Amino acid sequence: MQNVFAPHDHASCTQSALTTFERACAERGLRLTPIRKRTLEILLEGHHALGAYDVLQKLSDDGLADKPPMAYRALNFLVEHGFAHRVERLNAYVACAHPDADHTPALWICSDCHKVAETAQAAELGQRLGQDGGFSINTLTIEAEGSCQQCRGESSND
Amino acid sequence: MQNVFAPHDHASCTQSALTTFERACAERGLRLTPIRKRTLEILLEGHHALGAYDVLQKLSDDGLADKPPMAYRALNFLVEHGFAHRVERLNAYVACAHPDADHTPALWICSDCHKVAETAQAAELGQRLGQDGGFSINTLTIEAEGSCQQCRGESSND
DNA sequence: CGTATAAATGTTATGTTATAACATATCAAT
DNA sequence: ATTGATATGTTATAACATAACATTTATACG
Repeated sequence: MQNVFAPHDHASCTQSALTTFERACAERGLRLTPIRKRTLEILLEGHHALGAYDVLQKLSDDGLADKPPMAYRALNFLVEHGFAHRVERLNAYVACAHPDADHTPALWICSDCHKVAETAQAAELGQRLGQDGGFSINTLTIEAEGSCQQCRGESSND
Repeated sequence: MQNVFAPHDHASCTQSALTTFERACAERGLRLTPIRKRTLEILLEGHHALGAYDVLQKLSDDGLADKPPMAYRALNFLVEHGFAHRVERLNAYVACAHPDADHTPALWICSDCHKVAETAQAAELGQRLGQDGGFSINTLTIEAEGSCQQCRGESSND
């Protein structure tokens, strides 16, 4: 597990995600606009899921966007291209923890510290699950809510 | 896979679910009120996920409930006690396909016929996934969107 | 029985999440 | 420079959900 729950060098974690983002946009001919870049930065501030309106508020504070569709467009762009994930359980969004890998993530939502971690091993698993029913999967959502190791060992970790 | 996608005797399918529901309420001291019973019947009309407001409309047609909280309460009751599931991907609700088993379901959403099927093997799997990260799961959501065998074999099945 | 208490329903109001539809501006290629 | 595609700006509203409080109904127990 790419353990975002554990203490880590968050500045370099953020920096590497942004660098990957910039390189990927260049390589894939995607437009890295100010709104999009700032939106990813906002999501990268912590490993927490943010609602679209939380993101919008921050974009608005920066004078970059002030109406719902603007935030939704940026978030949808990030999700479509794998730089962020939508957390269905929370109706919220989280920066992708390893955006260079093509993956179907499993998301781990800690109800205590509210961080959201991500693991990549979900895809084959879904295929296996669907196999006997002959179901052909387009997208697979795997989300667990519970408590992370850090929070079970401490009083709080937020 | 309890294959709700395939043709089946839906009348007996519905009847058995209602019977299980009635028995379970009696055994567990749950109040099977008209709104609750009718809400389950509505969900059982097809193997489709219905939004709370769809359910509310039908309850309203029957003169049983006409304001959002009434529908949400009935739906939440059914979900809490395992007679229905919430489909996070759709913000919608579906009758449970095997309400007698204690289970964490995986839901299979066909984008063609819009039916939602359910399998029960998800729980252990989640435990296994979370193990290496030391994550302790309270609730696990597994939802796949794709196409069922019937719809891939035919033009449409809705 | 009747009365206390818990559970469910009824109601108002509002909060939260998301998108349709259309106008304008910016970028990128020829 | 013109054109076509992409992105942003804007209005309005749709869709989903709950807080808070009043009233009614069921159940338990003296």
